[in-house]
Amino acid sequence: MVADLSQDRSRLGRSSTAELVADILRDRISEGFFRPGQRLSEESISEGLGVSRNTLREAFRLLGHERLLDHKLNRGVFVRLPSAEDVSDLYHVRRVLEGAAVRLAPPPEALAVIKEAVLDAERAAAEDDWQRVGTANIRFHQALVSLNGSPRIDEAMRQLLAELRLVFHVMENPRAFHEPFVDRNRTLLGLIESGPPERAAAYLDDYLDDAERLLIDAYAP
Amino acid sequence: MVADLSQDRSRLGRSSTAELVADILRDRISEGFFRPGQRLSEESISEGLGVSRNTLREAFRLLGHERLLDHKLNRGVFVRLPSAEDVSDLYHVRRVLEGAAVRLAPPPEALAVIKEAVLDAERAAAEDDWQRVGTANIRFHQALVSLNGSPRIDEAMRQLLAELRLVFHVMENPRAFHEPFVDRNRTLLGLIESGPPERAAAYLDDYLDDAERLLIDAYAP
DNA sequence: TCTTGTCGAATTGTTCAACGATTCCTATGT
DNA sequence: ACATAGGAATCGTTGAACAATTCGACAAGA
Repeated sequence: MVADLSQDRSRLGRSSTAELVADILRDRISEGFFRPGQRLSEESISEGLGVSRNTLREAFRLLGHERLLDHKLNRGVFVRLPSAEDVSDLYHVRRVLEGAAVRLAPPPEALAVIKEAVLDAERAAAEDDWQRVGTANIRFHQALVSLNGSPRIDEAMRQLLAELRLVFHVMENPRAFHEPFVDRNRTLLGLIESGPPERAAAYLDDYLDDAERLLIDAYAP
Repeated sequence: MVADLSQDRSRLGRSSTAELVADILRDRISEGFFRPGQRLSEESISEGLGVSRNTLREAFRLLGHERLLDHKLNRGVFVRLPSAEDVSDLYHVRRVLEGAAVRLAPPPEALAVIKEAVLDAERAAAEDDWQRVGTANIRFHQALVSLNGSPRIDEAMRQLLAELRLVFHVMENPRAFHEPFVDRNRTLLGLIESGPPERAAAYLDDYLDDAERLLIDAYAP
């Protein structure tokens, strides 16, 4: 009778001002409104958002732990500016997490989400909407990693992709970067559906190697 | 002349009161002084440590993001009490991270750290010091994962093991749990040094499957 | 007896003002 | 040009205050 409301329960506790502020700032950083390297003044932002400095500082801590902000003692918080080593490390983690995902037997309903992301990327590419291509590409890899079925890995991937977005924001033309991977996403999907896991894994490794190389070459922080 | 102090530099920036407080609380939780499920009162702890409530709250946020504390709105912070699903997920992540590590070509100097951990566990087991066996075992797996050479993965593993320690703190006799794995650590080390990576990976999978099963059976949160 | 409503104490959430400490910028002097 | 000494701006931390929320106890009603 008392249907399991234990799921909805998690939603209940999710609304302190500090977390709301963190959500807002995360979105702003993600969309590029705050640029990497930029300093975020406690005074101006707390005033702008209408929250106290203490509450804002709690939000800063949250985002600092997600590696989106860089907290320098007595100097303030800055939007993180990833180094080339950071990019390399991010791709190493991607190889581990995505590689583990494609080696698993994929549940059909999870495949549907991936397929939808591939389709959306293709549609957006046909319309020259490269902003949306990038978003769909991110959704593709997020869904890919979710094949692991692990909440912690999903969360780690979310943070990783948010950090990677910082890299894109300092590049001159991120669109050109995403273009070649629309087709490869579809190929990879096919290998996951039908091919042996090892082939998908090998293809993915090449995929990520190429992406990392392209990115690092074009990246001058 | 100015030897590379770039490593020590990371420690320099690490000294706000909030982070120090977080370090203290992390140690206390890790050693079991604060038990899982226990509520941490803002007033008593801030008074006990001689810091203001605001500073303490910043420390709480940090540990909350490490999944060591559970922040419930308007109810306070509690030492996290992992569920059986959490344990399962933690071991899934371990399989991914440690599995990726043993498939890589191991640099000799990293192997030395692993070997030292194995030896220490064996010595401690011979002396019936099961507390130290547990610590050495954790060091073993931390060193194992560090074969990835990824700072982010190292950090994730650190958090994962800290969370796993919470599980041990609610078990009746964690010592009995660690005992069978002293020998298996040595065997695994041998396979990493000499055997083909796939054999080490297979052995590791069995290892972690057994550990997870034993742990979940004995775990009643 | 069980449920429901209400009150009050205790704790958290948030804000505000203040002061010392640190960093950065600038002007001053050599 | 260079070093140095202020001074402004900002951060780090504190303490107090008040609103909001939770929780337990106790009384009223079915």
